[in-house]
Amino acid sequence: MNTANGVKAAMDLEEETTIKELIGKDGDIENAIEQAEIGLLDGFLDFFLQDGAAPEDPLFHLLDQICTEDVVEKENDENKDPFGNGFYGQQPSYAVSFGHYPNQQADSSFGPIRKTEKKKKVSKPYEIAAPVHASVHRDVTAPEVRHILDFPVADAIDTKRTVGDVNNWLKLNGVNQTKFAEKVLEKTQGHFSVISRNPAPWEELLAPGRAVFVRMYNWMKLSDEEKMKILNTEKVSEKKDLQEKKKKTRFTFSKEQMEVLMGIYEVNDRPGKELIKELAEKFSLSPNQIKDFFLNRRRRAKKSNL
DNA sequence: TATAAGTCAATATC
DNA sequence: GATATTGACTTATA
Repeated sequence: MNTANGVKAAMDLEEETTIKELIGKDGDIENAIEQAEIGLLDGFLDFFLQDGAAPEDPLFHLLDQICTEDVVEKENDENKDPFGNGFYGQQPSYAVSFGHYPNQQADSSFGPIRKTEKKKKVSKPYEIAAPVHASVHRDVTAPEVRHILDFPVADAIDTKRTVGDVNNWLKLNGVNQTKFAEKVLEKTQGHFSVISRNPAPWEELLAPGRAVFVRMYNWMKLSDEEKMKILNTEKVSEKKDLQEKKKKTRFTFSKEQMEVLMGIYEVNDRPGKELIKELAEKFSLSPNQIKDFFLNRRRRAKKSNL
């Protein structure tokens, strides 16, 4: 035996030993290999789902083939290229998992909107029936849900329309704000109520504000079955520290205080330090309380005038 | 550092 | 019971 063969034999022996260790003495080698292949495929899919692949990439076509085997192809006139991206009625291959859609492809949804970028005209974005994929047949984990709902969008979202669509869906399906806010947005009912009544335009929102609308937008892209699945997902963590939290009472300005503050606000919505201090002393409150009153007033007045 | 925006969560209102 | 309002806190921005 020459050196090269010797090395190979040693490597083979080591590999065999490792496999045996992995599957045990009476283990099923074929099954182990199959599991390993599944693992590899998962990694393969992750590459496309998370990092993306260019259509000219040869692997793209390979993945396309693999994925389309599971897709029921249904083409009719209404369904021809609904995304306007050349996929003609079916999702691109990187959209195999529970709701990734082509017009959501972007580096980030939170970066500035490029001025040179031509806005795509997205008509009837939610009327396209979202295919139900394999993952809907099993339990969806919280990280998977986040991955789906936080998937970046390529274009500016029409916040008013998105919120309107969400509200219609909730009404139609008898789902209340609390459930939707907590399960889908991971926000409070009150917060959802505020933003859904008066959604700020996309351009005015900062990253965290946009993230909420990205979730709503992605949510609307899912099939009803997928939506219900997420809504009915049990939340495992949290809650217990909520019970430990001391309940604090919320201060409310008295009628008299409110009259004075509103009177000032009408003529000057930005009182200076001195006036704030004076008001705080008059009402035996902290300057921050007065400052917050004017801050909240200004912000909410601005919103309701939109 | 001041202000704006995002948010929570108590509680008022429907 | 569900939704709307709002005081106060946190984080981002100018």
